[in-house]
Amino acid sequence: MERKPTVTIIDVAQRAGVSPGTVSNALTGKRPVSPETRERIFRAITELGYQPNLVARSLVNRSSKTIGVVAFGLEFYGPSRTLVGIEQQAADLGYSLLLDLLHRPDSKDVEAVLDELIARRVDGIIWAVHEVGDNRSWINERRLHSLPPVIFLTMEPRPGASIVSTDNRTGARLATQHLIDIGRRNIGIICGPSSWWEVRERLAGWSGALGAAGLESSPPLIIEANWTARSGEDAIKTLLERRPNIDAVFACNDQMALGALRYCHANGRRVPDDLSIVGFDNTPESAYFWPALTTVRQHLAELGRVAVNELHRQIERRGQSKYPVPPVSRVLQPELIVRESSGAKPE
Amino acid sequence: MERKPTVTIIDVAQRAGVSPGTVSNALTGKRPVSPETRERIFRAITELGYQPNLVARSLVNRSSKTIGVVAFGLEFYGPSRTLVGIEQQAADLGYSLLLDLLHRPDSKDVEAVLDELIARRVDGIIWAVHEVGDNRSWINERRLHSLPPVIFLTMEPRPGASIVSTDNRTGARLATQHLIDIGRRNIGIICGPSSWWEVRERLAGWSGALGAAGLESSPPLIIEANWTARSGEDAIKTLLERRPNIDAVFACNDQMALGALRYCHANGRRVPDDLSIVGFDNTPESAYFWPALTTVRQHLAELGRVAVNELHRQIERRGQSKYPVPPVSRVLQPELIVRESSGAKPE
DNA sequence: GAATCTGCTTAAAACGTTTTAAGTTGCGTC
DNA sequence: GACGCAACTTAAAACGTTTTAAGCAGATTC
Repeated sequence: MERKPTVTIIDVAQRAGVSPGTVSNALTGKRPVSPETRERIFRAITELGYQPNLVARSLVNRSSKTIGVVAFGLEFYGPSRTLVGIEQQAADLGYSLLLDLLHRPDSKDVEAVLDELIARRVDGIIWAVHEVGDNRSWINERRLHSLPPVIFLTMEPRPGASIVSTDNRTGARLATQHLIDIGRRNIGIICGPSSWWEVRERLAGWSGALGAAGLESSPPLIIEANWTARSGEDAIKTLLERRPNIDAVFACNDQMALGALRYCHANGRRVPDDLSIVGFDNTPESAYFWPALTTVRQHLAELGRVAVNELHRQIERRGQSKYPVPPVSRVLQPELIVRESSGAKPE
Repeated sequence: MERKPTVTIIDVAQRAGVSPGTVSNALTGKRPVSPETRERIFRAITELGYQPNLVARSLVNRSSKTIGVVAFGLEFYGPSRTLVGIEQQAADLGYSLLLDLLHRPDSKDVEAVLDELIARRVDGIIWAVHEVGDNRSWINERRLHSLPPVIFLTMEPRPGASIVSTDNRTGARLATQHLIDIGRRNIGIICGPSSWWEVRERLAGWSGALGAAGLESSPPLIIEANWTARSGEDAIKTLLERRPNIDAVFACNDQMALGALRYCHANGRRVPDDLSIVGFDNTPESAYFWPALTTVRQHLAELGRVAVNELHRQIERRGQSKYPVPPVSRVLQPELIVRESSGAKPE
């Protein structure tokens, strides 16, 4: 097994007639190097085709300029969009991304994933797994203290944890209020699995808006589905069987709204004339559903960018002071996108 | 700036009363360690809360057990699905993923990205950026030789390059043949940007099938769009204005097919009675379009898994022999999914 | 009972950087 | 002409592992 000799900073130093330390200074710019030396060094670098070794640098710096991202459900629009935002901001700030996927949101492999991130000495972690069931039970002050800074996406506030999330409750309230405003009075909701925190928040937003308007928000108007279009189709069927007089449905994502639309087409319910439908997420396709879907827009990429910025801030500050960085929370506001499926006149 | 002393393999060794080398042996299992010693070592590890440092290990091993993934368009279904496949297989084989995103498929930052991957000493690279324009012009034997093994996704065969891709031409032929089989005779195509290699392949498949059946495949039947639903809507409009007698359209992805469906709804063209529509990709939503979309399924996650397997093979082999590993190509076959929008009886 | 073998164990030398503390210049001051 | 200073440079010591080559028991062989 032959090995082509790698060219190191030492070779460069020799060729340029200086010491390795000086080459390092020229490369990192952390200390001044005279123009002539600098010039000689860079000539040597190109002549030798030197490629710096970030692994070695990480070892001595004890920092890898890497952010670990733990995510779930990347094949869906929301998570993948957020990941794009994370990557953009990370790249802008000079970090690389180490990606770890959980295969179930309530996976028990959490410890293994954390150990790997620690072993690789990531500078910080973005936890982009939705809060489902007790999949956050591992979080406690002691465990967090043993980790680099962590930013959690979309989770219930918890002492000691930094969180960035969308205001799901407000989003659902906007959607529901819109339905009320256009005159709907019997408004059902198709939820995702109630083990998801986001779902409980949206449910609260829905019932809050209804309650404030003096309208009913009882269990028969609520049905749980599993985020897929298929489950949305089944759900609206059940809902309409239970309450044939329902005149509007708020679906907790666009896919389920699509399933609901399909059910209505197949069963002669006109949307929006007989029934208004509103979704959540504003997937790019939703504007081209038939009818075009009224929905709630989350700023997904922004969510990722904000998380990285906050993480960066915490990484820097932890390096400077020995006191723990106080956690912060940021909440992003969603907005209502009115299209055809709700029946309002598009302005 | 205080520094909590990190516990190293040396501390473990001291506590267990052995040398660091032995601890390493116990940890990696590369050399035998007697049961008693082993036991003592692991006790010391848990007592001290030792966490191995993969950075140091990478430095001496000259291998980081990391795969660099360069991707584009993660917010779309295809790329993100493929990434999931990549991650799964990589995790199974013990690799971590370093993710780099290009913000445009024809980005010129290629060299910077490659330099970073080299600097971080990834063991291999998966190039998951679609072939667009001349964005692969950097590929040549000399450059490839200076890199760790690379697997390219979805690109035109090139000497010296290992490639994994879907057989786009066959996919388009399947779709078109299906339209012919159900009696359509004037079949248009909505392409993505013709700078994309995949698009040219699909176009070739479409015209091949038509030619074989003695049907027309002239330029007026071809229109270029940009993958979005909106562009699909515009495209079919133009197509129908040019050729009002068109009775079928093959759209190069499901989003554009959705736009086409919407146009038909809005303009009183019945699908599939007046016009058949077929898409490409089999996005999860496509089964819930109205009417449900006939489409071509790509095995996207499988694509990613196959790529990682092949990359792994090449990494291993390069380590063993000094001769360059011969490149290989793998082509995955897509399949036709018949639903309602084409008008065939679902079997 | 010497020689050989087997199975662990170890000291020391990498791996490729950065950083620390100690020079070394040359230059202006008093 | 000694001194202090500014501006670079440098030798050597980390950083936390793995690996190499040698060493050391005890068992086996002749």
